[in-house]
Amino acid sequence: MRPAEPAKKLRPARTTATRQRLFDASMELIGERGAAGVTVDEIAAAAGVSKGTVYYNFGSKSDLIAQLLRHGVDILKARLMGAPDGGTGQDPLLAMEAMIGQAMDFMAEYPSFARLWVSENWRTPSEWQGTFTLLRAELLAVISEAVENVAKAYPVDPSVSRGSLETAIFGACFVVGLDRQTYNPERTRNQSVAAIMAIMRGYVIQQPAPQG
Amino acid sequence: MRPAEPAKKLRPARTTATRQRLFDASMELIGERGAAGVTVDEIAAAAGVSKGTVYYNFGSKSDLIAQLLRHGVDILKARLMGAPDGGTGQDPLLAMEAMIGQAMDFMAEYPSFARLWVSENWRTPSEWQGTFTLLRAELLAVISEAVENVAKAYPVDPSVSRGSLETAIFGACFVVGLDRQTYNPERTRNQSVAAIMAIMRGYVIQQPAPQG
DNA sequence: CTATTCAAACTGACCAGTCAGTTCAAATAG
DNA sequence: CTATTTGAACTGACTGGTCAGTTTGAATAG
Repeated sequence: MRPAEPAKKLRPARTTATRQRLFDASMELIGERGAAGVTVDEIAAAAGVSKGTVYYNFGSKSDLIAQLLRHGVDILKARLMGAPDGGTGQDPLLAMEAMIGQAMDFMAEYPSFARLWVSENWRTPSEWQGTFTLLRAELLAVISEAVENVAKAYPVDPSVSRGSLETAIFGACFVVGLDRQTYNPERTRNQSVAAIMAIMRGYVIQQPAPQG
Repeated sequence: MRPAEPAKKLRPARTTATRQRLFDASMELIGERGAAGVTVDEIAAAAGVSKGTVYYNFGSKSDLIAQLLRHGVDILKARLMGAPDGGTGQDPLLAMEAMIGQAMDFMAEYPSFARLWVSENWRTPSEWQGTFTLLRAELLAVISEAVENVAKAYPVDPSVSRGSLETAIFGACFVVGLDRQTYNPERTRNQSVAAIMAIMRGYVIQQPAPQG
C-alpha cells in the first residue's frame, strides 16, 4: 500500500524520524543546487533511506518539496511570533527589531530554506504557486501585525503603502540574510538588523517640513 | 570550424541577430522555469534557430547563461547610471529616488532577468559563482555612489553599516519589483519606490523634534 | 498482524552535447 | 557581369547518459 496521507497519528514512531531525516537532507541539497538540480535518489541516499521510502512517505518529489516549504515556514513563523515581547505592551519598534533579529537568526540557521524560497517563489506557472501564495500570506500577516503596532504607537508616513512596505521588509530579510552568508560573512547580525530597521525608521514620521 | 569567439567584426550580420534572438528567448524561458528547467532544444526552438546554432554561438548551456547575466546587468547598469540627474548637483535624495525608479522600471520590463538573478545568485557552489560576484560588485558600486552622495549632503546615522544598507536597497529593489509583478500587480511603481526610499529616509538622521 | 522500510530492477521519457553535412553571402577570378 | 571559391553560420539526427516514478517481494518493527 502507498497511502496518499501516511497514517499520521497511528504509527508516527519510525515515520516521524524518517520524515525529519528526509526534510533535513532535502533542505540541504535543494538549497544548494535547486529543486530541479537534485534527484530523488540523492535525497534518499543523503537521508540514509531507500528511494521507495521517499515515495511511501511523500507521493512525489513535488509533494516532498511542497511539504518542505510548509515545514520551513512553520519554523520561521514560530520564531517570528515568539520574538521576545512580541505581543505585550513594549515599544513596538523594539518588538519589530526583535522580530527582524529572529528572522536574521533563522536565515543563518536555515540558509538552504531561504535559498529554496527565493529560487522558486516568483516562478510564473510553478507547481507550488498555490503553496507559495498561502505561505507568503501567513508570513506577511505576522509582519503586518508588527507594522500595525508601530503605526498605532507612532505617527507614520501615510503616503507610504503599508503593503509595499511590508513586502520590502520581508524581502530585505531574505536578501540581506543570504547576502551575508554568501558574500559578506564578516557582517554582523546586528548590522543587518540595523540596515533593515532603517526602513521602519524611515516610515515613522520625522517632523514635517517646517511649513507651519 | 567552431570558434570560441565567433568573428565579431568580420561577419556580425547574422550572428548578431541570432544572438539577440537567443538572448530574448532564453531570458524568457529561463526566467519562467529556471536554468535547470529549460532545455537547449526549447531555447533553440523559441529563438527560431537550430540547436547546433546555440552551440556554435555559445560553447555550452552554461556559457549561454553566463553571457545572459552579463547582458542583463549591462542593461540595468546603463539604466541606473542614466537616471535623470544622476550626476549633477541636484538633491542626492532625489537622484536616489530617480535611480530606484529606474530599477523598478527595469524589473517591470525584464522580470525574467530578475527571476533568473534571484534564483541563481545565492547558490553555494554555482557554475556562475564568479560571474555573480563580479556583476554584483558592479551593480553595488553604482548604488554605493548614490548613497555616498546622500551621506555627503545629509547627516546620516553612522551606526548603520553602509554595506549592509546598500545590500538591503539592492535586494529590496529585486524583491519588491518581483512581488509586484507576481502577487500585487495593483501596486503602483511609485508606491514601490516610496517603500524602498523609506530605507534612505531612515538612514538620514532625523533631528529630535524641536519644541513643538 | 500490519504499517513501514528496504533493495533492486525496470520503464519511458528527456536531454546535453556532438558531428557530418548544408546554406549563403562575400570575395575573387575570369 | 558571371562563375567559382571560401568559410562562417547553420542544421538536425544521433549518442550516451540521466532521471522520476513504478513495481515487487522480502525484511523489520511496533
